Amino acid sequence: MSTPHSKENTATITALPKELELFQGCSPSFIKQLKQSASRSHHDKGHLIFVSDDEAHSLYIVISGWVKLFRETLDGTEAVIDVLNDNHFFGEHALFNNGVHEYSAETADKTVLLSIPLNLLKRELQQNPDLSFNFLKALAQKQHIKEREIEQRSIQSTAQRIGCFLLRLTKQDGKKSAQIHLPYDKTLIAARLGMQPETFSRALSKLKQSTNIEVRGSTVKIEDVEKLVNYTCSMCSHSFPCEDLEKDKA
Amino acid sequence: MSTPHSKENTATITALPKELELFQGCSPSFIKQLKQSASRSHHDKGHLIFVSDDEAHSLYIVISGWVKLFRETLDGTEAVIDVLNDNHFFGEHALFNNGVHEYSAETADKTVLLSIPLNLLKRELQQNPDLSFNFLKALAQKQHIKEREIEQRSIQSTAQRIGCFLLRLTKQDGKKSAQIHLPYDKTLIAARLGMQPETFSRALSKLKQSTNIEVRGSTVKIEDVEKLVNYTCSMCSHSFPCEDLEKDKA
DNA sequence: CGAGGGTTTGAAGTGCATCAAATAGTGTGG
DNA sequence: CCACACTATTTGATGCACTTCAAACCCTCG
Repeated sequence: MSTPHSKENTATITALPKELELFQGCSPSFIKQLKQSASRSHHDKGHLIFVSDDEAHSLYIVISGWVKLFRETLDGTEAVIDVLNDNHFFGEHALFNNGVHEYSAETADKTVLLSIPLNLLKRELQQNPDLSFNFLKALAQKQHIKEREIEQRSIQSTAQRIGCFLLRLTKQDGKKSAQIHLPYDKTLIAARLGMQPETFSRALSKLKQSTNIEVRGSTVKIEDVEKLVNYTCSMCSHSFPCEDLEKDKA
Repeated sequence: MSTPHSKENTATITALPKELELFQGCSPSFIKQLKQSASRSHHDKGHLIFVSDDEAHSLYIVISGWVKLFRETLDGTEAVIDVLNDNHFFGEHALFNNGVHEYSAETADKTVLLSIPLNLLKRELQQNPDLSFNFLKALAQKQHIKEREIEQRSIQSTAQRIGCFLLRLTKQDGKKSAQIHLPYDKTLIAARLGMQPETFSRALSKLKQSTNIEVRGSTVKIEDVEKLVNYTCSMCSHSFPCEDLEKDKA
């Protein structure tokens, strides 16, 4: 699992990505501490970051790449909880329970991570209402997304779930057609959407027939976005575009 | 939907339930404010508390009874997000988005609610790290539960999901057998577990055959808890008993 | 060029949903 | 306290969606 140049830590980092809403409004002194104690690491695809029940020391922020969060049963069946990219964080559960991870995490592509020591973060959270509020907001948002995920898996068909996934990757520029690039391999997308790779393949074909999309490898051309919306969103409680969700993803 | 004596508000309440971890560590002055501005209301079964996209004014805490949280699609299909009882809160999303509810809420039984004004809460959250931390903890826990829910719905059979539901209602007293009472009607349990009532009924029969349980109305006698655990938890990534989950539920 | 993983396709099976109808259970007014 | 009305629950029959197992294909990368 471990890859050649994993954990190429640089003890200090020069800058936090400025887009990190999570730390907006934090004091300069805390930011300085962060920069001193956070570390960056580079990983190839397939690197196991931690496994469920591991003792947790850091919260991780994805700087670039993709990270798969998952749980697995005794018999090896795997359930993908989420797949994260830039500016998303994970491992935060350990702040509030007894300090162990609740799921496993693995890179799904070449990935750069920022590790932030939990003890530093916890201390600051207990003192700094701004940071806490940022976190609260992020957690509430995550929770909402999970709730929608549950909803989707129970009332949408596999083809509709794929349609929804595609639409969330689509820029909202008012154009009739759009072209997108699947962010990671189809097997992982399938797992992320709670279906088998075979089912994914077949459901995508069905979607092609029904909604005028073209698929070539990992490139998807949506001829008529509205047609896809009609097909996809009829079984969804939200109306398209799904305003608030994953606005910063992909 | 509205029932006779809904909204029997008493402008002030005499005491917050002392079990409310959420407000542990808050200043006496804030608690006093809370008592002045929070209100209690009594509702019969079937009272619609708010609907998705309603403007939100309060966070609600269940004092007694049961509340169903759900979303529905255009065609009327309903997805149950959660069913809450004592000491659980809902409506908190509105603190962090533009102040509208993300789901609908309805009482599933005779229920007493405590309503806490969002603006008061938000102000305090932005000043009081202790309160924020309590909330963070609660949200992280909720998120974890949602993640497990997603896992369960994708890899457990209907009978196993029911078994899991039963086990979570079971007191962990080391006895071989146990007797429990279903907290709300089977149709709602089915919806809560993401299946049809017919499927619930059949899956429960299957469970009876496989694990020596007896069902009479809403009373369930589990002859051999371990047998049920074996049947149920084999497809779960957690080992029984599911330590941290819903420890205070039902 | 060949190896290996990702992806597609085929055939068959299974679990759950759906529709329909019977039965049990609960609260109501008489 | 009983009969009725209405809802909750069960049961049966059938269909469809997704899974599973197997095999072929494709594509990338050494």
